[in-house]
This record gives sequence, C-alpha cells and structure tokens, in this order.
Amino acid sequence: MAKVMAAMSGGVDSSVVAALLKQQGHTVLGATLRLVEDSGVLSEEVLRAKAVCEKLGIPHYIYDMRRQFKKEIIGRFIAEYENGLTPNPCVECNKYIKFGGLLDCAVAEGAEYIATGHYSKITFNTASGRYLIIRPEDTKKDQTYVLWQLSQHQLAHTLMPLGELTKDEVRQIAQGYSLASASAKDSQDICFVPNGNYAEFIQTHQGAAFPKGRYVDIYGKTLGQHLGHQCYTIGQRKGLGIALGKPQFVISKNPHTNEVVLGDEEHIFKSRIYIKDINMIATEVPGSSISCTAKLRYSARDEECMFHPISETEAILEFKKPQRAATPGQSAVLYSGEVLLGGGKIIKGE
RNA sequence: GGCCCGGUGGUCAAGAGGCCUAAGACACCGCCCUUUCACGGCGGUAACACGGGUUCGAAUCCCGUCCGGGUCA
Repeated sequence: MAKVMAAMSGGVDSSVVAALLKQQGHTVLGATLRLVEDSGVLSEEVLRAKAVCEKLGIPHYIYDMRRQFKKEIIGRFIAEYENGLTPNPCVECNKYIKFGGLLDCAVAEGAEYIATGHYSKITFNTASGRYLIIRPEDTKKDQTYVLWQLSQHQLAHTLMPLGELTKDEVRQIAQGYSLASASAKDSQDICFVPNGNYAEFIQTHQGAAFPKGRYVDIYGKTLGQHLGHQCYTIGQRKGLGIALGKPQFVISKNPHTNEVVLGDEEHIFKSRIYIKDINMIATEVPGSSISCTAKLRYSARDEECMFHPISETEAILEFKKPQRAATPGQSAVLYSGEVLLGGGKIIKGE
C-alpha cells in the first residue's frame, strides 16, 4: 500500500478517485489547487473537495498555485492568442501544474504517487522500460489527449484509477459514498474564464479592446469587419457575425495584418500537418517514418497517418484522408491502437 | 427642383389581390455535446417604411409623406 496524494477538484471524478484509493487501503491525502484569482475566498469547488475529504476521513490540503498558474498558464495563453495561435491551456496546465507543481507537493508530504481523475490508464511496459498512457474503458470519456506532454517521471508517479471505469460507474460509486460531488456537473469551458468568453477575458486582462480588422475571402477581397483576429480559430463557423448567404468558415488568419480569411469548408481540409515540440511517451522520437493514427483536437477521431520525423522535435504528419482545420497551437496526439505514442504542437497544415 | 426606379426580419431575398396567421439562405439567441478553442446535433426569436384610399379581401392596385439610388437642368 502506498501513500497517495489525490488531486481533488471538487468534481465527481476526482472524488471517486480518492474514495477508491482509500478503499483499496492506500494512505490517501486529498489536495486541491487554487488556480484562479478569487478574491481570497475559497470557491465552491474547493469547499466541496474539502467536504468530500471529511466524509472519507482523509486529510485535505489546499495549495495556492495562483501565481504560478497566472504566469505559466494564463500568460502563455494570452501570448499565444496574440501571436495568432489557438492555445490549449489544459494541456499546459497538466504538464506544469497538475503533474508538475502537485507532484512536488506530494513528494514534500512523503507521498510516492499523485492520483488524478483522468479517464486514462497508465501501465508500465517491461519490454521498453517505459510507462504508457492507454485509452480508458470508457471510450466516450477518453481524456488521453490532454496528457501527451507528460514525462516518464510524472507517469511513474501517477495513478489514474478511472481508466478502468465508465462515467456511469463513477457516478454510481459517488452516490454509493454519498459524496457531496455526486451530482456535480462536469467541468466545461476554460477554468479561468468562468463565463466562457475568453476574448473578453483577454481584453479585460490587457485593459484594451482588440483592434478590429478585415474579413477577406481567399482572393483577398474585403468581406466585412471582425472584432480582432484573436477572437477566431481555424474552422470556426459560428460567431462570425457576417451573413454571406452560405455557411462560411475561418480558413486562416494573419495576426500581423489582423486579417481573417473566410471561405467554404472544403478549404480547411489539409493532409500534411507540421508539428513541433514533440514529446514521445511510448517510444523514443522515431528516427524514421512510422505509421500511426493521430487526432488534431480533443473531441476529434484519430485518423491514419504517417509520422515523418524532421528532427528530434519536429515532424510532418501525412494523413491518408485530409483533416479538418489543423490549427496552429493545438495539439496533434499520436496513437497506435490503444496506446498514446506521443504528440506535438501543430505549426501549420498544407 | 423635374422625371424615373426602389423601399419585406440583423443581412440577402421569395412574393406579382385571396394558397401569407409571409418562403428560404446566412446571421443571431438558447439547449445539448465538451477539462481548450472549435466542429456538430436539436430548438427558437425576428419583417411587409408611414398614412390614406380601391376591393368582400392588399405585402401585392391607386394617392400622398418620408427615405434611398439614378437621371435631367
């Protein structure tokens, strides 16, 4: 039996993780991270996590990581949008905060593991001597996508018990324990942007409105005015606020000219996707081309492709079928069957 | 100023006396989906410029007002 620090957000999933580990006989410490500025008052979620810990009879730690979160996650998030990218803060948060800062905290408390409520499995492969991320039983809830940046060290010290369960089972378990979080709604949107309006968040943060710019068609002809390139992402249809008689999609955007190109959906399908900042989990970075599948967004399906390495950190993904809206800044995550091979950040598609 | 066109929802646009308690597309809003941004699914709001006529009956015909655009001096 081990000493485990369970990351508890106050939601159902992480609550059930703590309950299960306790039941299995581990020494469980509950830990909740304060990430968002909330005027010094503990949020509803933190209090719920605390209540769950009391119910389970385990200690509850609250770590204030607001400074680190603001610098590492929010700062990067804003900078990337300004550079014309579409960031995924959750992926970064996992790498730096949840599996970074929290693991340090766990070690400081003498725990050898942290545990999270991700729907994902971690296994150790003796042949390769590596820890692997494996897709969960509940394929609908597969959260492996957000874990591709984790290191072997982090995986070696992490437990993800929900990989074996379905969401329904987790809910039932929560009810069985009468946990305060049993009926908590699943999280949504960006955690530090409660109302979901990230554009407003950035503008407020910067104290200035985005400069307005032009919508143009693929030939450069002006179509109308937009609210700032930061407000849009490749493949976006809704929220453009412009009526052109047929559905139009964001095909590309240029942060320097502040132009957003609109056009028919067919223009956003690309077969060759360039990626950088590669992190491999199941293997070393391949020295030659390999066949695998990859998905370009959290809720996309992985599709067959070839991985052509360019260097230790860059590669080209060549898909059999053109992929919709490969978006700079988003993650391309590679799989081989149920195994998450690794991933990278999308630079461009062509 | 004279003459000529035209004024239908946020945008474009059907309609040419009863089938209009006004089509459609796009936009917009809501819900669902979702640990990112998006995509997607389902549903919803919303108009006949104004005032007089003609007619059993007018978005559709006539007159005037207002507002656009053109044209002539």
